Parts: sequence; C-alpha cells; structure tokens
Amino acid sequence: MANSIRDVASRAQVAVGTVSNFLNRPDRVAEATRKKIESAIAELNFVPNASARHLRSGSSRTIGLLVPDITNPFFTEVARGAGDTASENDYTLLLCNSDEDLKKEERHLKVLIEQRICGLLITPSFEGLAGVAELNRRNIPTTFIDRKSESLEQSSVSMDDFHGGKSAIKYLASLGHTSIAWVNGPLSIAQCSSREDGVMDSAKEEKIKISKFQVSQMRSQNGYEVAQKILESDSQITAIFCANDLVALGVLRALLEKGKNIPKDYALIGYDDIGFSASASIPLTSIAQPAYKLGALAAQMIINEVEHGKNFKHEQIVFKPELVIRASTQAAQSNRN
Amino acid sequence: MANSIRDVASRAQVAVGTVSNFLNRPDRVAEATRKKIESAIAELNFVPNASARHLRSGSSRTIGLLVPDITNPFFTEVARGAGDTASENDYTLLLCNSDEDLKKEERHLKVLIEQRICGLLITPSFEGLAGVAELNRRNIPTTFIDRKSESLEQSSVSMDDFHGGKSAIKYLASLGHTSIAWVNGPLSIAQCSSREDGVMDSAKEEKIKISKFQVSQMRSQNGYEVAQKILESDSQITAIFCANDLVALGVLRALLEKGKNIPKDYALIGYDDIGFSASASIPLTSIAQPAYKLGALAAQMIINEVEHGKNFKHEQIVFKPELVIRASTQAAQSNRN
DNA sequence: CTGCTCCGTTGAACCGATTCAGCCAACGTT
DNA sequence: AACGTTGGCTGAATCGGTTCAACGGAGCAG
Repeated sequence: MANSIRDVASRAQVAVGTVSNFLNRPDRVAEATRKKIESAIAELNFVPNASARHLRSGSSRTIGLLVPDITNPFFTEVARGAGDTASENDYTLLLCNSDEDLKKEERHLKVLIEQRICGLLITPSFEGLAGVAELNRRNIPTTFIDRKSESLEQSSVSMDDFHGGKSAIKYLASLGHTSIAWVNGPLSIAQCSSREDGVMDSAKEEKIKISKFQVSQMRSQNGYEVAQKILESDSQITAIFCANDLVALGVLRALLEKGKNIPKDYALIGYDDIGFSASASIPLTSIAQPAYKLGALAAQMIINEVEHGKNFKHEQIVFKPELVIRASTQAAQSNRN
Repeated sequence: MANSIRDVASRAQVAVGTVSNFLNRPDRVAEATRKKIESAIAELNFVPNASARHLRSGSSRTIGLLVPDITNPFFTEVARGAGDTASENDYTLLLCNSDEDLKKEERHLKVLIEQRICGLLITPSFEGLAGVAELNRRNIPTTFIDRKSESLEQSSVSMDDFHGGKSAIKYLASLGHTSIAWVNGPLSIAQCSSREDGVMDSAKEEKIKISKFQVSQMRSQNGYEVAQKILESDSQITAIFCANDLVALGVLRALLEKGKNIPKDYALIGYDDIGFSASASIPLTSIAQPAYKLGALAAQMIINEVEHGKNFKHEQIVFKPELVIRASTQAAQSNRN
C-alpha cells in the first residue's frame, strides 16, 4: 500500500533516478520511458511522500499563515486568497489561528519552524514576538499582512489606514455632518492608531467635532455596549464611525433597539466591509479592504522571495481602502430637533 | 543554522540515539546526560526536523481537516475546535477549504495523501468522493463532521438534523402558528434532507401547513431573493423557518425593507446559531449547533483511532441541536387581517 | 568469584525521496 | 576511423531523524 519510488522503478524496469526525473523534470525523460513509468505509477497507486521529498531537497514548499482570529470574516478571506495562490503554485498552506493569545502564537511558530516552512505570512497581534525574531535568525522570509513592516528586511502587504480613517470623515463631512462619534479599538493595535490619525487629520481640515469612544475588543458585543454611552453624550452627534464592522453592527443593533432610525437619526459607518455588512438589516456603509487580494498577493510575494533567494527586493505594498456606500448613511438632517 | 541531532550529540558528547531518546522518552535518559543535552540544544538553537521524524517513524502526527466553506462561521468554529484539540495532543492540523468545488476538494485530498496525514476530518460536500475512497484504500482513518456516516467502517460526529427540523416546527406550533414557510437548501445535501424530514414529520403531528421554498445555495443573497416569493404566496403564512442562518438573515433583510415587522408579521427561525445571528438587528431565534465541540470531539476521536490502531471501535456520535429563542419569534397574531 | 538483571548508552541501518557524477549509445564532424 | 557532443539513464550517497540489537558497568544473590 505504501509504495515507494523504488517499487515504481522496479516495476517500470528503470532506475530510481529516472522515476525521480519523471516526477520533477519530465522533459528529460524519453517518451517510451515516460509511458512505462506512468503505468507503473497508476498500477501501484503511487503517491510520492512529501516528507521524504522535503527532507532531501531541503525545501518544504510549505508556507505558514498565522492569523489572530479565524472567526473574523476578514481573515477567512485573507486565508482563502493565500490558500488559493499557494495551491496554484504547488505550495501547501499551513493555517494557524492564535486567538489573539500570545502562548498559542508562540507555540504555533515553534511548530512552523519544526515543519521547516519556507516562508511565513503573519498579522502580528503582538509587538516584537520572540518567535518572529527566531524566524529571522533562521533566515525564513516573513511577510506582514495588514500591517506595514517598519524594516526594509521584510515585505508587507497592508492597507492605508490613515487614508481609510480620513476618507470616512471626509465623506460624512460632505453629507453635512459636523459632529461625529469615533469608536476605536485599542491604540496599541497599529491599524487602530493609524485610522485615528486619519480621522483627526480630516476633522481638522473639515472643522468637524470628533467625540472619541473606545472598546477593549473589536467585537459586536463591545459595540452594543458603547452605543449607550454615545446616546448619553453630546446630543449634537449625527454620525458614528466605528473602527470595524463587527463593532458597527453591535452599535446598529443597540440603536435600533432604542428606537433610533438609521440613517436618519445617525449615519453609521463601519470598517472592513465584511460580507455580513451588506446583508445587515440596514446595509452598512463601510471602508472596504480587499482581504482576498491581500492574502493572495502576500502569498505570491513570499513565494517569489523563496524562489529568488537573496537577491530579492523586499516591498512594502500599501493598498488604498475604498468607501462603499450603503443605506446606513445619508445627509445630516437639518431639521433635527 | 540548520542544526541536526548529530550536532547536538557531538556537542553534548553523547550518541545520536541518546539525543533521540531525550527528545522522545526523556525518562530513559539519566539526569546528568539530560542536562548536557539540554544545554547543547539551547546553545545550538536546535529544533527537530518534522519531515525527518515523520519519514522514519512512519507517522506524520498530522490530521487533515477539509471543509466546504471557510467563510461560513459554522466551519471556522469547527476548525477552532479541531485545531485546539490537535495542538493539545501535539498534532498538526492541516486546514483545507474546498469552496464547495469538486476539483479543489480532490486536489486537496491528493496533497493530504502526499503529506501522509494519519487521519482525515471531513464534511463531504459531494457523495462518493473518489479521494475519500482512496483514503480508505490506504487505511487512513476518516471521520465525518456534521454528517452521519452510513458505514460502520468510520466514525462520525454529527447533529440530529431530523430533530432540529422537528423542534423548530414544534416550537412554532406551540406559539400558535399554523401555516409556515420552510426555506430549504438543495436536498442533495444530507443535512437539508434530514431537516426537511423532521419538518414534515412535525407538521403532520401538529397539523401545520408547510409551504416549501428552495434556494440553490445557502447564502444570504439567496435568502434575500426568496423572501419576495414568500410574500407573493399564501397570505396565511405567519412564520418562516430557514435551513441556515445566512439564508434567514437574507430573508430578514428583505422583509424589513418591505416594511414588515419581525416577529409580529412573521416569526423567523434560522439554523446554526452563528455569532452574527445574536447580533442581527432583530436577534434571530435559531437552532444552535455546538460547532466548536463538534470539531474538538471529531479531532479527539480520530486521534484515539490513530493511536489505538485496528482494535478501535468506530462510533457514530449524534448531538441534539438546541433551540435558542430570541427576538425574531413570538406568538402568532390572532388579530392579523 | 561467578552469573544474572537492570539501566543507560551506543551507533549502524533505515525511512523514501533527490542529486549528481558517470556511463553508454547514437549521431555529426573532419 | 577517430573524436566530440548530446540525450537518456543509472545507482550510490545523502538529507535528519528513529529504531533496535548489542554492550558495559553497577548491584545483587548464591
């Protein structure tokens, strides 16, 4: 049952080296020989052993993808993109989920090193991860996803969060909103802090008043809870911008329960444009991030780096997010009480 | 940088076999030797090579998980459960997403065979997959998730879909609903067909009129589209039961747009109880499936099977789903026009 | 003192691929 | 006829672990 290349060779009456050539460089094998090997493989139901191949060749053709939250639709899209690209290039993708847990993250990194991955894709949830430093020491190429790399030593595929924050406020300003609630996540997350910079920058330009709110985790429940605080605060607020869609959906639910009308009473904008936003009860205006593309491109880049070795030029690619307008936003009501 | 067990051995002044013992059966190594090896490993920054280990030992300690739709929150929960359990038992989980595409599914199975996975977890989206037959031929244990295995040759961890369908209708009947729309997916999917059996069985008992509707894919957009048909049909309908939450969320959105009141005009029930259902604008009553538990248990079972070999008793475990009542359902309005 | 266990250790063989120097035959050149 | 070139094939060495028969020394019984 567990056939080896040697069984194939003896059955096809050729040397093992020839079978190996057939597998890896078929053009170097004569037509007649090719056929013999083909039928031997079919008869024996032979499938090469990846471990043996990796061991000898030194390359595992495996790339690791380490995400902080697999239940977030944003990351499943990233994973789909990376997975498809890996498959197309005959790489195996090893998807690991850290649940934003430092221990799990470090443990996964250790496993990935044991597997001798030839490249890592990661959205780091912690600064200066020991595991990542370890990867560097071992010269395993690493690419950041959704997080710009500071150093030129590694590539990254990220989004222009400053621009995303800025454009949301700009858009609300164009609708006539002048007092806006900004619900952000922890500033320790790079994305959150950049978005806030964009928000404040735009607010200054457009002379908008920003009321800051914060959630400890960027989940729906947190948005639901923060909504109450918004209602209790400055009554001039006519629009709410949330740092991600999950939070925005929570806010939406809370406001509807309070009998508020969206977008009449409050215009609402989220961030990420996850699938559920389009089909929310009030479809959500959001800042769209091309998650699938992010994953696909990052995978392509790391594959290029792996295959072109040292003389590879690292790139920091930054996408511009895009405003997607839906029913949750409209012009400010001038006749509001 | 790429240190081997031999480097460790020479540095610690012991034989390679001893280092191997240290790694795998530390209790057989004397205290003093243990310390020498420990520090040699630390100094050399040695991490064992999984490929070499797998090759020689014959076991890859890797289990494959093949899901049909990684963007469905139900499956990400399954994956979390399976991944956590695998980690705890020092197994590696190889997560593959087929996107309900036969080609991708077969391709992934081939890769999994190359990797010599020691067990497979799968929610088959197609009947009689060639790849699965291949796994069987190679004696690779396979466990079905969310799909009961017909044969006693393999384990499965699934849900009692008949009961799920039945209890939803029973509950609606208890609220006084007598004419219910049932929105199902393709009957070729085993889950859908069992749920329908449950629905019809309960309808008979409770003397409920069921109007059947069908969607080709179980996604939100399909639910949105089918809602129109429901509105145009039998005006006696006071409740809608959908075969999954995504579809129900689509229906919800369409009905709200038409100015309908949920649950007053229509009671609405979904299936799966994905996280977004609780935070939908009208929180959705749903049939909850313990997805995380399903994944965790399936992983545990396949690990047991792998480790206990031939004398393992296959089990077909079936969970009962649970009705979770939220705001989208209430008693039928007797005063309805 | 001899014989027997038990414990810790040794190191060669092995897992199944890839690699590469070397071989042979056929063909072209001069 | 002699020589060079080329395409196709061969098979031993190798990757980095695990396994296991064998071994030496300590401890103990008779």
